[in-house]
Amino acid sequence: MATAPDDNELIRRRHAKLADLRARGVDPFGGRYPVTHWAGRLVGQLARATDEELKGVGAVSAAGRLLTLRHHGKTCFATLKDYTGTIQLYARADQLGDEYGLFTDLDAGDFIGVTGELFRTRTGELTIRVKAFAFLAKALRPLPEKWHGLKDVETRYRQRYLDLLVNSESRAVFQLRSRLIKEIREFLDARGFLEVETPMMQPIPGGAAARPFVTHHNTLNLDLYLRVAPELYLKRLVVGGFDRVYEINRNFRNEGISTEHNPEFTMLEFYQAYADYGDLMELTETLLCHLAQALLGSLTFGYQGQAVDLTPPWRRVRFHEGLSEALGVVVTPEADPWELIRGPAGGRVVHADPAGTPAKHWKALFEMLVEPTLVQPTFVVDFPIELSPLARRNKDNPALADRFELFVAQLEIANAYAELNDPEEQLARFRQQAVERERGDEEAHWLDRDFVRSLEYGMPPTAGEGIGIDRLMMLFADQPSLRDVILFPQLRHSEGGSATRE
RNA sequence: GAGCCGUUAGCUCAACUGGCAGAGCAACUGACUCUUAAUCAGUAGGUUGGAGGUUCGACUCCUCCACGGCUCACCA
Repeated sequence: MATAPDDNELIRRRHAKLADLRARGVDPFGGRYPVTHWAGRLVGQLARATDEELKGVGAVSAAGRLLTLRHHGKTCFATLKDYTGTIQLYARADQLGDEYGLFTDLDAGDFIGVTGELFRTRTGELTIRVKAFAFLAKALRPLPEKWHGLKDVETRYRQRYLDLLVNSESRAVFQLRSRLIKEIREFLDARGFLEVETPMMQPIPGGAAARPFVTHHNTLNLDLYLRVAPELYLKRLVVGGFDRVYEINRNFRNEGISTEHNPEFTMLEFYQAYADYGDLMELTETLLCHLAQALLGSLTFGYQGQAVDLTPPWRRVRFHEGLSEALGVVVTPEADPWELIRGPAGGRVVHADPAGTPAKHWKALFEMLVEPTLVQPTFVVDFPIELSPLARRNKDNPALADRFELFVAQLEIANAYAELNDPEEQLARFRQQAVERERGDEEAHWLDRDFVRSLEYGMPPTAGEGIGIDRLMMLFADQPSLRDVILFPQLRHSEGGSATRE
């Protein structure tokens, strides 16, 4: 870990410079600066302006961070960066007089405000001729190198501000993320969905098979759990008459960390009354195609060297069909998954637990044998009912649930099903989960009696879906790790890092 | 939680089977009134992630620890 020690020479020199500025009556941390123009916008808008037109603009004021300075004796060029881009500054001793010494004393990283007139240099670059400038914030630590940038992934994650500061590709990823979420909201709002917020702290963590984080409310003297999913609350809202609801928010699962898992992750979850999972497949196709067009301008793009094509309609494969193809034998929902693991799978399903439930075995088979083959967008439909304790049972085959998962580039992007709205069956399924919990499955669903009671008041037939925003971002931003699309991914505490308490 | 790989100057990286720890950028001093990875001359900068061990001698070999990356387990 490359945290700069506080006593290195570069930092000491800058502290000395700071003290010197103060001794000369200059406030290195100035206040408000009246900005009339933004750097990147100016450069963009005046790309083709003539000298006469530049003169016509008159005085401009800009503010931002100095990235580099190029000294030439009695002149100095510098690059000023704000959130719209960069513009070049040109300072001359004969124009700034005594102030010129202060200007050349500036360091890369300092924030300043400048006022001056625009001109174009011999090489055609739009530049502000500095007439006056103000110190806005002194940088006491040196910036990472201007040419190679900041490569160390650990520093990029721990000190994301540095990453964003020097790596424009990283900035682009998070700007894209913001646009992605905005597009999703507009898409759903336009279709009559209501955005809601449901509890992150829940007395009974429900809606997903996962281990929760525990916390404690002192005044209530009550243990609460960070939610693993908003599902049961969103369905209560459907009972309450909000026929189309969605929430974009964090879920928390107390499990391992990997390139595809962060303890907190952002999920879009939405519910549509009177629809089934077939409707949601269509909606999902439309949504992702819209997002790809809006963000990337195309339905085809590369993910980590693989060509992905979102052109609909997407392939649909039944859960057991997928396994049949992978195993080369006919697999039916009635088959014994453990026999398949021991027989046809021929050792390809490693770490399978003989004492595990059929649900776990089905899941293991699918994850090991089918998921790695799903590069082009594929809906896997008709999951074993045991894997889906909140989903509606298939009318034609009671061993299956009306459920699909969407895979793109081997990433599980979405999970959806027709919701179980029969309170008696829901109660029975919860009880089955309780049995599995008794047997030691810490991820089994908890019995939520109030949720069952809400179903007893009647919930219209409803289809619901969850889309992992972080994984979707990996796909659209062509990033190999979730940590590259989460601003502050979870890492171990490090000495001297941001986790240190003082 | 397990295995493998990594951690060298502020940043990006070198250093052969164990033999004086280097470069570029950044910094500092000086020169330079249209440069843009500015240029030129010079200077300084290191407990080689930490603690032990082997050795005449350790960035290099061994043990332990910390952190990270990848793979696996778990999971979405």
